[in-house]
Amino acid sequence: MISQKTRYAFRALFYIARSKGPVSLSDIAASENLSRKFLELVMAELKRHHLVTASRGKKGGYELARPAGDISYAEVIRAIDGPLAMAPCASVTAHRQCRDCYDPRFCAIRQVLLEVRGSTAEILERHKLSDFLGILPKIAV
Amino acid sequence: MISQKTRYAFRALFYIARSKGPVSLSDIAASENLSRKFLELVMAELKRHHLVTASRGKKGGYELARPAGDISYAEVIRAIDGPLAMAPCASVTAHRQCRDCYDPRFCAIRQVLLEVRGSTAEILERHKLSDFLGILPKIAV
DNA sequence: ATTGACTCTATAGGAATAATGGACATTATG
DNA sequence: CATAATGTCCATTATTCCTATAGAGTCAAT
Repeated sequence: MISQKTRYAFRALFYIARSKGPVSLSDIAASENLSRKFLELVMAELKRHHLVTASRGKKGGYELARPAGDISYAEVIRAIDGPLAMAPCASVTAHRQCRDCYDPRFCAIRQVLLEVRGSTAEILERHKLSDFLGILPKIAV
Repeated sequence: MISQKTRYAFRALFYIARSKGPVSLSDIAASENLSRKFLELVMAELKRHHLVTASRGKKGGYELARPAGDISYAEVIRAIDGPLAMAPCASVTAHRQCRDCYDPRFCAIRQVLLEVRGSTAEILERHKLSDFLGILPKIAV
């Protein structure tokens, strides 16, 4: 399951995508009914992963670092929740051995989870933030 | 990520599948190097979901409720970790609305997560416990 | 009756998630 | 320069979930 934080991230990103110019934290929080302080942490992560840029001071706020059509669902989920795979050993972007792993070559789940990871990544990388912007009358999450 | 509990479940199930006749908790725990008491909880769940049957008393133990070729990876994961979907609203076996959902029809992630859920389920349902039994020299997880 | 097994209920510790609070830094503007 | 509106940083709390353990109870074979 994706975390509440990731949900916040999507809401914020869709809101920014629909807006023009820098959007302030307070603005996003108020419009999407999110905790301003919690959203702050989310935005920090999104910034750290170069999905948004921030500007300070009056008239400051957040903007998408790239066009909405160039930001995939996978990037958003990875930025907040981490790897898409169902096991460390099945992750491509953050591969590491599972604890207590006897030998990856004899693992009866790794191969299957790799297959799952592959199809999941393909789908989430194919879909972009812009996918529903023009279609849905109002974007929610 | 799948939980440690699910990992235990797979190890136990593979061990039972390779054995003959009822296999005791202590036997599984000792052979697979698992906490006996924790494994107990895992086996209870597997029993509740009809993946194994248990018999009491001397000579008692656990057996697969069905042939290993009839038990899918999806069933095991669902039994312990719950739905495969990345959001409650994208689950087929345990569908429910996400908290704070404005309107599922306007949700910009539900459709994508449904797609992911579909491909994940297809893969995990296609693979059975027996898949690697004859292939790998030793089954680990 | 004894032994070896599963079963049930309770609980504790720790990690991750969710959320909050306050002080600080930066920028536009009058 | 003063002010107000903004993001940034650090610390802390609350809650939930995961992992693990403990002990008393039940059942069946011998």
